[in-house]
Amino acid sequence: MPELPEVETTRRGIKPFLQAATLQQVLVRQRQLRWPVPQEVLALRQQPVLGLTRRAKFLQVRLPQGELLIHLGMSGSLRVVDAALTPNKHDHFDLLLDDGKAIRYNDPRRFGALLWAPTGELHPLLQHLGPEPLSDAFNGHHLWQHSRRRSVAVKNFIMDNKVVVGVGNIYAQESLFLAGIHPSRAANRISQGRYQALAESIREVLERAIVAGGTTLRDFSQADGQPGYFAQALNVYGRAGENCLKCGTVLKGARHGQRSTCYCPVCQR
DNA sequence: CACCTTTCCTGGTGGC
DNA sequence: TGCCACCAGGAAAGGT
Repeated sequence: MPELPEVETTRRGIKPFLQAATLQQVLVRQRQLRWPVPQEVLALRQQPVLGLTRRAKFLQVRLPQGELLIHLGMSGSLRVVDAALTPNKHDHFDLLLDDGKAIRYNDPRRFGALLWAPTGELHPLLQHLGPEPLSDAFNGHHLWQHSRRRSVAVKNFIMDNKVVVGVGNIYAQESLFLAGIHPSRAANRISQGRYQALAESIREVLERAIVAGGTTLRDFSQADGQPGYFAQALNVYGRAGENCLKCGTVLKGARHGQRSTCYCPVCQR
């Protein structure tokens, strides 16, 4: 499941191949992803690539007239391949480069997307996003300020893209454990000081995960096919019924929304 | 075979 | 009662 660290790992993996390359065209085999691939993308020919950036979990391939937006959804991945290599099942599109290589997108569940935003226009999906968790705009005061009228569980709160982007199920659970905060606690019942600790935990967990190359559970792999190694550093995710690594108490399982949560009933209040 | 995953959207609710 | 902010639930696809 690609979350922010996995998307950032992917970006760093494919950037050397896209940097200063020419995009011959985008070869789309399956137009029906989460949203249909727009016509503008199909019409692209011989475009110089100006850069590869990331906003939230979107990769942005910068071109002269606009940017390609790639979202990996739940099961998407990008790999660098020889363009002549026979595509596998669920290889939905290729960014064909002028050196014979291709950036190939595979996504069995098709919750991902390939979208287009003209230069100077912010895509609607990027319009109401909160700050990047690794930027200066994100801190404890920001969380505290935006939580004053929110009665939702703090776990749901930090997974809300309007509050802060890029915190998915795995990293929300890990951050709350590090900060010692119970995932069910109402967002408006947490002090500014504890939000300071939570913001630092989110930043630390994400940075460590990026260094480790992301978390490989079932299907994530880096652009070169290597798995990420952060799974070995998880404290609570998927460990319900096992012992807390800090105090030994049996970890509890719960649900927030439709997502599973694991936490330590002693360390997290 | 029911379940599990992420995110956006919709329709309903609660508070002022 | 009207409005807005908030929130819970549903949908998509395929592997396990």
